[in-house]
Amino acid sequence: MSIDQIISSAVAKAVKELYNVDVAPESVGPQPTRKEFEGNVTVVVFPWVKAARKAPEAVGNEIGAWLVANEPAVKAFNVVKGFLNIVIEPTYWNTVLERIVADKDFGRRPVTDDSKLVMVEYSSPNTNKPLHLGHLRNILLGYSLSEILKACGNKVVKTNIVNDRGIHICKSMLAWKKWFNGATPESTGIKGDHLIGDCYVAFDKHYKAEVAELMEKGMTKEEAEAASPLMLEAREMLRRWEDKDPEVRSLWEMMNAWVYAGFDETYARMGVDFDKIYYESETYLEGKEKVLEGLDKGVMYRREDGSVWADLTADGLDHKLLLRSDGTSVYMTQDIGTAKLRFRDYPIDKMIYVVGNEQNYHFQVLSLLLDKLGFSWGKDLVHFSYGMVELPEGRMKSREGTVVDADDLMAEMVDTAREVSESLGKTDGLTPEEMDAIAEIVGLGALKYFLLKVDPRKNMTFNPKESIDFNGNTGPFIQYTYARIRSVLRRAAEAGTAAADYSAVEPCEKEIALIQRLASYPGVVAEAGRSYSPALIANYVYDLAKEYNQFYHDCPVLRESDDAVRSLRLALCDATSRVIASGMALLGIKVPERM
RNA sequence: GCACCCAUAGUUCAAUGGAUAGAAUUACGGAUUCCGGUUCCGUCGAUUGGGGUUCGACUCCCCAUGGGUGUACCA
Repeated sequence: MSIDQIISSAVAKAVKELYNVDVAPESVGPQPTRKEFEGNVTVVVFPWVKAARKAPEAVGNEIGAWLVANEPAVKAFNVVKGFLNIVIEPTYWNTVLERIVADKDFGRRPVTDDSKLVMVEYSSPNTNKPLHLGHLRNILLGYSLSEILKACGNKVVKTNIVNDRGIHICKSMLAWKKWFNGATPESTGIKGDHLIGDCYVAFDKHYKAEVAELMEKGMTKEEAEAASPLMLEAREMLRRWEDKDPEVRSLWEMMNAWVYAGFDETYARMGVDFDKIYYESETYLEGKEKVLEGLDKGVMYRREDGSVWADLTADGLDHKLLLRSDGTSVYMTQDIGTAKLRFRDYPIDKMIYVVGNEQNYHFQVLSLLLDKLGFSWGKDLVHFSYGMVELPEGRMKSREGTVVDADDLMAEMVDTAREVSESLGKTDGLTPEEMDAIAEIVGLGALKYFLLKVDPRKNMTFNPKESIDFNGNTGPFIQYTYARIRSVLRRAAEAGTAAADYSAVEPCEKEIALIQRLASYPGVVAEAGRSYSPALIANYVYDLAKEYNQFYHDCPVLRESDDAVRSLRLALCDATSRVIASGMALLGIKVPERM
């Protein structure tokens, strides 16, 4: 039992005995005492003053006295207004620390047979251009969320839905045929997804030129866009694709394969993966079927022009198109089909979609439609909605060419990390390979930490320079703290100092603060899982690193001559390094032994 | 027009309805010169405005202002 649990159930018992009020221990909600007051744990007594018919101070004093008399872990207390500050018996913290050190999976709940199965969808790229900064936030959030949910005892299936069909792919294919002279990733040395992206840009350039030309001849913009021969050709290609034209299909397969090879490289460098990948080319027909089924059931209706719609006005939304008048499916139809396949493949208890907040409406509608179509889980699907990433210079705009490419950005971060560590001169004794590995860990750690430390819902500004600062709330700061701890532990091991029993040592203020911080880790993981928030983990790890630095500044470890005290401190170093590594792993961030 | 989201120090971010709203960064001052430099301490500085609920509101409700996103044949 953790200290919080002990206090909670003891207070609940005290309230029952003193005032005959039933209190659920979970509702006691102990919190760490603010540092300006004496004590370790604080309980707010306001909720019981009415039942007790006494002043808050009196209630605090009575409960405090009861705790000192009946709960051995409680040494003393004081009351300020309605706040009961509890002092824990100092040596009691040692047993807390011992338990943390002994628990190899500290903070993680085991997966059991009756664990819930959660499917997390993230990344979900189009196959016509490479991944950019916005995708990075998506992918890192999805991966981290999956790791957190696993640590909370869930079975997790990480999934990706690849949008591999549609007019945008045809644009790239058409441009490749027209202007790229059979260029391949091998022949050009260009990464596959980037090559396809170049095709897409080329299409757009020529298309715009065409539209401008037609407008000069007197057409309106709309007319010109509809009359553009390039666009007509792309549409024709899409039609042939839908008809399974062998030539179009084989070109499509070849070019998509290039893109997938490119994406795989990017995912690998990011350190993320998927358990199951779905392709829209395989799911969109399923959705159509499901919609027609809904039509039979009367959940949808058909208009005169043949298009199929859902009337959501009763739910406060509009009418939603599900099949065009020509019978083809739209985005929503595909998502319905994908959902159907997923639930056929897995016994999913909960479905989480990691998708940007510009699609809030889409998922509101999807949830309703799935529910109407008879999917029991439709109503409580989770849209893990996140805000967009801006740069210090402003928003990314593809038209202005200010989109930050994911591969470029990762390479830059790693280069910067290498430069920083070289300029700091801590490169002696390391092979070039080791230095590369460290630069990779630090550069990507900086990027990931910066993107994950912010509340996902909010738009954020990514500042590359700030993110890699070795000071402040950054990944490298935490990694550095970790590396220093590991150095201390290595030196202790080299010196061969035997571990001594420290159970009788009275830990000092800084030591208690650190133990208390460590002990709160499992609660933070659980809360991060409940509220789907990697940011909670990030900020916790940062606070832990700072807490450790304060302890480390005040308390000598290797130079401490008392064996028991030194053992306590080494145990603190060990536990801290492990919790840092564990928390960072939940964020998908590695920690280096040296840097 | 309608719907949803956001608004906190100069800046970037925190704060399960709890105490005097925390950090980081910037600027200035100090400690340590040590187990790893990038450690530690201090000073300056903020809840967009107005109502309401509550013992207690950055947090919940209403109104206003400012910003973002979406809104029936793009994905």
